[in-house]
Amino acid sequence: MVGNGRTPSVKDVAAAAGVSLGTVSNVMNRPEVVSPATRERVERAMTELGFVRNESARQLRAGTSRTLAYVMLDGSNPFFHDVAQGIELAAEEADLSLFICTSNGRADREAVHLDRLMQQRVQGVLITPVNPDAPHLAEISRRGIPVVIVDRVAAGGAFCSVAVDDVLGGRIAVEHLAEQGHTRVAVVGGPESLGQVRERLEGARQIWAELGLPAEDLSYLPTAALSVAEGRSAGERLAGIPARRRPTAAFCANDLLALGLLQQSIGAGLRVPEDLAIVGFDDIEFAAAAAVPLSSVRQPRQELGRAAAQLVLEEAAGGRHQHQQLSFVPELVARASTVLRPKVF
Amino acid sequence: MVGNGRTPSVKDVAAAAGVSLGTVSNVMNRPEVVSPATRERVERAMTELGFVRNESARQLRAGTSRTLAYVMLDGSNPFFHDVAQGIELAAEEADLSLFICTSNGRADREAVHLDRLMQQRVQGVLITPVNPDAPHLAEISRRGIPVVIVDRVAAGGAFCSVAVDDVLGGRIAVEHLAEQGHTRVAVVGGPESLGQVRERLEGARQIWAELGLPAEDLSYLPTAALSVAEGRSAGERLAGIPARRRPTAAFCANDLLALGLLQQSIGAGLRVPEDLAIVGFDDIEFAAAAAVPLSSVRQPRQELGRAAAQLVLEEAAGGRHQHQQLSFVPELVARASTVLRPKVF
DNA sequence: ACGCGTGTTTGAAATGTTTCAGACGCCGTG
DNA sequence: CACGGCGTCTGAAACATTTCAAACACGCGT
Repeated sequence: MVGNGRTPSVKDVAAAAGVSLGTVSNVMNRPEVVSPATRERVERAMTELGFVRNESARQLRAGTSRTLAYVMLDGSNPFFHDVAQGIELAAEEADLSLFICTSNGRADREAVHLDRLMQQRVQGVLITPVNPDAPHLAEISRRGIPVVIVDRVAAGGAFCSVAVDDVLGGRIAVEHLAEQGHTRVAVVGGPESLGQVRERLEGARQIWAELGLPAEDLSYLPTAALSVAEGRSAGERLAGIPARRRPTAAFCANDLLALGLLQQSIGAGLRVPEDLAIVGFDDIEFAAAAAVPLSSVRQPRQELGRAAAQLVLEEAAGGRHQHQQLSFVPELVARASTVLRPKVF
Repeated sequence: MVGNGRTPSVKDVAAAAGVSLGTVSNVMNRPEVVSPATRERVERAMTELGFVRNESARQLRAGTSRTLAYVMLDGSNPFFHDVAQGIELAAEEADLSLFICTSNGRADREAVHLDRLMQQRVQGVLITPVNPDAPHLAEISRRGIPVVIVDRVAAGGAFCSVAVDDVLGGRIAVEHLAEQGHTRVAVVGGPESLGQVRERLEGARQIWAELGLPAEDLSYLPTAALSVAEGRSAGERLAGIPARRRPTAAFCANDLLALGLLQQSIGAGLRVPEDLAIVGFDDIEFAAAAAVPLSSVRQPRQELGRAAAQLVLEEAAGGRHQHQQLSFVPELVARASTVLRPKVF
């Protein structure tokens, strides 16, 4: 409440309340040990001076911060924001702050962020990495900072990780299309360097074979990225195929692709799902909000983030910790883009 | 590179390199004053020990951190993420980290975040506040931490702010609809407690009157929030109006509303834009990606963030600072949801 | 030999908080 | 009265860094 020069410190509060530094600290951290009378006096002094605890000093002494960090892969994909939301919820429960950074797919930005996070001595790092095997991840972990990989699986179990079973996801997507009677299906996605793309494709092929359908009727349409624009471009290529040979359904590795494909197809005069059925992956909010609501393989997005945060906290708490790879089960949400009269809206 | 117990400090580096603390510090902060030979020696020691600077200690001494913070209003609206992206860019240029928090429209969460940010002694706070006149904003500012309001205007010029001219936005949206020949238009948005909603509505009314159209033909359809779901609900209400009296066009206060309205209308069998033209606000990426690409009033989203960051940095730099309200000019992006054969795709 | 300036390095102080061993006062018990 | 115990409070050390005045070494000109 005072407008003077510097921001007051514990020392100032102590002086104002007529007690020692230690007592002020006790009021903040162990209120039960200080007598009600002095506690009250100190608290009054604090509000009068407008005291705000200096977190750096706290942290310096304590050796550890009260923040978690999440390094996002792609800021333009709402999926990651939902994951972040889940993390934030868990962080809030543990009374921690969450630092959010974005690498936007660039390994160098990711490295810069990780370096800064180490300097801040964050309690733990959650990350959807550009490359799960990059050395700077191992480095940060070796320093004793818990690292949890989100939406990717760490090779060799070097870290904890939380992800969805992508192979299974691919299976249920294509199984659903087959159930709808489709016998020529395109899988859209890329680049193949992404483990997820490979696994979703793999799942699609597995079930296709198990259903006894001819391999050549499951085509693969590669894309350069998992974005709306790439979805549109895939749509153009699809539209270029003569109708008699064109796939009647597409499974996109991600909802952004699916939305792009949907838009382009409708623009080109195709009816969805009659001429082309589309199923996406992730089930972001905009999937349900599309003009033709999009069927999608649902990932428990918030749950993914929450679980990851819990793992990192568990590891940070110390004690015997065993790295574990959590795998969630995806489920298909059927909407109008694959079913004419869907049960679920 | 060593796997021993504790993380090394400057002291350890100094010992390893056979120099004093001060010299190590100089190597990091004023490399030009230390001789090449010792510098090299110190640097080797640093990498050998795997030294990582402790940011809390730096900050404690320096009195100020190297981070900016952005408190977002709504994590589920991509608009804010684009703004954040712009801020991040500016922060990166100034070699600062960006802390992102979300209030999700709750004043209590916002207060908690702001309190934490003060404890961290952030360099500046960018915020899209629940309520621009809330006392905790004034409080943080009085403590000498620069505050910039984003996407809202601070009443009474108590802070810097960066926003788009919402009245103008409302004008051009409705002007565009009128140009397309619409004479019955609905404005969709709410709650009216939001200044933006009021101003966009105001702009719509202004131009409507100036065009000499009867006031009763510009209806207002209130919503409880600016979300997809509310857009759908508005769509239902709209569809309930007999066709002869139903507006032929809608101006939504935000793209999420517009997308919800679009979906619901198409689902109900209306043709867009023939039966109902729709124009949104913000021009988020998903607006262009909708099955019927959405016309929208474009805000320079990244630019908004970048400008806000620059203002906060300017204020943090000290010197004579004059609070200013930056106002950007919105522009209409016409797409298929209002024009049958749009010039721009 | 002396003084001086230059370029480099040192040592100690300072930053704001937490922790912890000990001091202090007080009460009840032996 | 001595003593221990308890509840409360104090003072100093510790945390890792930066800064700054002072020290130091060295060569140069006089």
